[in-house]
Amino acid sequence: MKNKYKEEVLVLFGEKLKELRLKRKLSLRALEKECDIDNSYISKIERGKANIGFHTIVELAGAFKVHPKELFNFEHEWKDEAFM
Amino acid sequence: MKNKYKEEVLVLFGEKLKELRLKRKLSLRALEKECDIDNSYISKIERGKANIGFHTIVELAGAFKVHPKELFNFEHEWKDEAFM
DNA sequence: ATTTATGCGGTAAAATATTACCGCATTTTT
DNA sequence: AAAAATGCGGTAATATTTTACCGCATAAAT
Repeated sequence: MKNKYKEEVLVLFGEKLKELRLKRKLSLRALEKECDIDNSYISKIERGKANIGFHTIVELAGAFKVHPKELFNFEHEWKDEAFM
Repeated sequence: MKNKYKEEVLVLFGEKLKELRLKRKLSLRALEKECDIDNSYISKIERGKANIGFHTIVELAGAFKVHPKELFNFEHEWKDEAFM
């Protein structure tokens, strides 16, 4: 699959993360304290600039006490282009 | 959060991956061809032995043409212990 | 007006994931 | 019985993430 598409999904993931953070009225630095992830790194994740690892995903979900799948709760469909 | 819990989630993820692979009657080597991930690495993922990155998750979902959240479609609840 | 908070860009070092192999024991197919 | 396929363990080299910082421009609060 093309990297372009992976990065699109990363952006959707980041938007969902930001949505959750704002819903709880947390700043990046406030969230940092909840999950021990540097605020500038969280910022990169929210903008889809970091190809984060599984542990990081779980850590973020844990900070919000939600199931990790909640962070993937966005619209997305595979297109043929993704593989060409 | 404790690493132990992240690894538990990793195991659940791996089981779900294996479930999807078997449902489609694919061997590790057959799946390898669909997603360009080495079969022995897939094997580690299925057993929860690899803290995989986001790109890898998306690549695997793409091989099955499912939404990435499908790979997180397992039962899981946060326990207080996870943070102590 | 001053102070404080916020998002974000950059960075060097350390830790870790990923690749691309090999081989082996066991199961499945022919 | 022989051949082929399968799951899996190991490994060295490479690529990448992650950490732990700094500072700055702007926004918000006092």
